[in-house]
Amino acid sequence: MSKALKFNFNPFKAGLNHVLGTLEKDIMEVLWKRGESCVKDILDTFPVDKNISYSAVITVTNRMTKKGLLKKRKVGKAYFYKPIYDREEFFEIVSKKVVEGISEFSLKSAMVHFVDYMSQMDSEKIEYFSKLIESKRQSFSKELVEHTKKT
Amino acid sequence: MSKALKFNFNPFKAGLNHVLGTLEKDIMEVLWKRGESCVKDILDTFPVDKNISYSAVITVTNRMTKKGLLKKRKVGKAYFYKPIYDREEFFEIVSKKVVEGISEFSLKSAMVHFVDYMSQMDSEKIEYFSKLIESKRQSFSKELVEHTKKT
DNA sequence: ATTATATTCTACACATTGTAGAATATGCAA
DNA sequence: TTGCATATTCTACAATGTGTAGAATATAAT
Repeated sequence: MSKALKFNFNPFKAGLNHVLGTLEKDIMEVLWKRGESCVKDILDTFPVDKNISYSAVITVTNRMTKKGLLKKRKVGKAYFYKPIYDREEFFEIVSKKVVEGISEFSLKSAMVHFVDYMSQMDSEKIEYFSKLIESKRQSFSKELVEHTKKT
Repeated sequence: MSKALKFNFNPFKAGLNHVLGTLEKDIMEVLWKRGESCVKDILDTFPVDKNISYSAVITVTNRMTKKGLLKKRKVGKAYFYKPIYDREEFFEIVSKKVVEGISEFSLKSAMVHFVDYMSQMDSEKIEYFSKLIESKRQSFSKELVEHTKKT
């Protein structure tokens, strides 16, 4: 039984570890790379010196299934695990939720720091962003026009 | 001894509970409202039916001090606690860190969902935002000019 | 010095994540 | 059909974070 995806966002970590534990992340990466795999498959991709036990992996994959990250399916004698979301979807879902969360938390601050962050990177980012906004603004106007027509 | 502020961001909660536990949040709110207070002061602001013990409050205030949220200072026989950051600063710090985190996680998705979120609200938000970006863009150009002059 | 009150220490509960040993189930081969 | 190899489940411990509070100890003021 899997529930809806729930997660915390740790701003002090990096990449997938913002959202996943170390072993969880390693497992996710393997499954995204190899597709549906059993515990042994996953374990085999880990460097020997990692010294992770079969039990450790199976416990975590089962927890990830409960958390709504993986689906499990019996194939022969073993269970095979598969991500519910592909890599891109996953990043999308997390980004969406976190952005909504931080916007609800403090929209103005979020806006300011967002722009700050981008401007520290390079001007292309800002260009991309203003284009995004411009297109939104246009669809907005369109809606307004449509709405005006109707009323 | 207090360390640098660390926190997790829970996208599924609301307001300060994105970042603080229930009791932590209540205590923070009291301290922001009343200013520096002792445990008894804090406890007195809680509804009687909350049934929180003196010990519970003191444990949490001390943990918050360790976490870099509060400063403690001995006044007479009791310790008084005070937020290190005022309300606005705190929201700023959290927003900045989360925005940086989610941008590092996936900049494009963050941008897209940010704009989406705003456009669901109202067009004023978008206006404000594009102005922010416009001013950034201008300071960018200025910097370029300055830089060109120097070299 | 006594007393009222504040603090610290300790501890338990629950949740999350990493970790793994022991017991149990299961599928396939002989 | 029985037995072995292997996979799963159960259970458990550690560490961290948060809510909670009782018991023991410290301390200020009278």
